[in-house]
Amino acid sequence: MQKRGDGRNGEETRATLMFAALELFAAKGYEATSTREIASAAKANIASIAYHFGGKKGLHAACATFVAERLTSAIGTNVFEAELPDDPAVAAELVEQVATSLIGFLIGQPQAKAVSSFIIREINRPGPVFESLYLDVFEPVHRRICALLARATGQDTESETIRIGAFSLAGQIIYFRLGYPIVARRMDWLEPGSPEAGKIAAVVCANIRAFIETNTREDSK
Amino acid sequence: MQKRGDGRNGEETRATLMFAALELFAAKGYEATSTREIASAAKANIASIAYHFGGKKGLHAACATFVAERLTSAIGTNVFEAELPDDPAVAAELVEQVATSLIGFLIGQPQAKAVSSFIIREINRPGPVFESLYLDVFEPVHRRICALLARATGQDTESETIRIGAFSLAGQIIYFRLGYPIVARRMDWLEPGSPEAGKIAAVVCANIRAFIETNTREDSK
DNA sequence: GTCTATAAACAGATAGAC
DNA sequence: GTCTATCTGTTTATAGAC
Repeated sequence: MQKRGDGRNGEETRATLMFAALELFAAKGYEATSTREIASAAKANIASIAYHFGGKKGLHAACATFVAERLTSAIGTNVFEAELPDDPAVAAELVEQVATSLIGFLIGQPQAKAVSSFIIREINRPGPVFESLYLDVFEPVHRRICALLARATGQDTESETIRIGAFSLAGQIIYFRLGYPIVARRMDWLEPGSPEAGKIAAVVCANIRAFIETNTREDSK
Repeated sequence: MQKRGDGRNGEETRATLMFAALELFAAKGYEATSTREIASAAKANIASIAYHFGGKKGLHAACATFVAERLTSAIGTNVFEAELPDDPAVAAELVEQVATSLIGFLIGQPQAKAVSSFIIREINRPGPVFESLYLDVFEPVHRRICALLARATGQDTESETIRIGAFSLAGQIIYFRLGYPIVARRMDWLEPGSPEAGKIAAVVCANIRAFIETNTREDSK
């Protein structure tokens, strides 16, 4: 018989702790977040963290795994499983599709704020979490965007301009989430949602088309 | 007579504490950084923080003031004091100039990593530090970039496309600093320096020209 | 202006009852 | 699986010697 009044089982407590931890790690950072705070936010006992995750570190690792999965699904798994298209126009369209669905996630889903804050903190924290995020998410995604941009422009897949260009695309997208407190104030927006995501996607997609146009090799037309 | 062996005076201790704190606040976050750590890094006594800054909060505020000044000077004060140019080509050139000098600072100056990490943390921390950074730096800079982009394209200064476009420009620039651990690995770069800054600036400036070209009203030509 | 010593609060982890 | 109680170490701030 459980002591708590509601009918929550072990798996539910585990998930609640994980989401509470993700929010707090994202908002305050790993070291700055106390296990007492997490347990309190999840309405669970402090000792339950040790029971379900082995400790604070284990809870952190569980958050990282969740974030990697969430981000990969937001980008759209179909883009990665499909064959690389031969037609430059189709490749260009796919890049716009990835950008639009990523913006839709970042500026539409309530979880996105925590996911992106968590990630940006880990990028500046060398360690196993960054390592697996890089190998499982960042590098494969960047390589795929490079391949698509290369097809769209006729340039080499690994040319410096293409690789830097893919990062400049990633940068403008992630900024609208990380810098949303600034953007919202300057744009007179409130909470991020579909209308805001649409306006951002329109500008970003125009930038993608402009990048492809100015970087297309003339002799490949 | 001072107890410490070297000839450091009060002002020097104050500055050393401030730089040590900036590095640590940027790397680990405000709450996660202990005053012991700061004092140890600055080779000063723990009690000296209370003496020079009144406490941990005062030290944080001093870091914020320094960061705001450093960022403003990196963008180039001349751009803000000068008159808004009438010629679209001159306005476009000024935007490229701001982008290039900002990239030069972010991907060239050793302090830039700490400055930008400190700032991105404060953007997600509502409070007086964000408030003054927004009013003193972010908003004036964004307004100025909007005004220049508007001149360059012939659009209205406060049109949504211009405002969002200015943010997409800011985003791609700041990303190369915040995401440098990812960029460096994918580009086979080591520490950020002038050659890297030059390559990034070339792509970003091409993006600026492409943005202006695709967003120029035909009837203003 | 710098130092030591210490107070009072807080951290993560764990043992053991239920 | 959840809880209380507690151990051990660390935190910021401060009082007072020099």
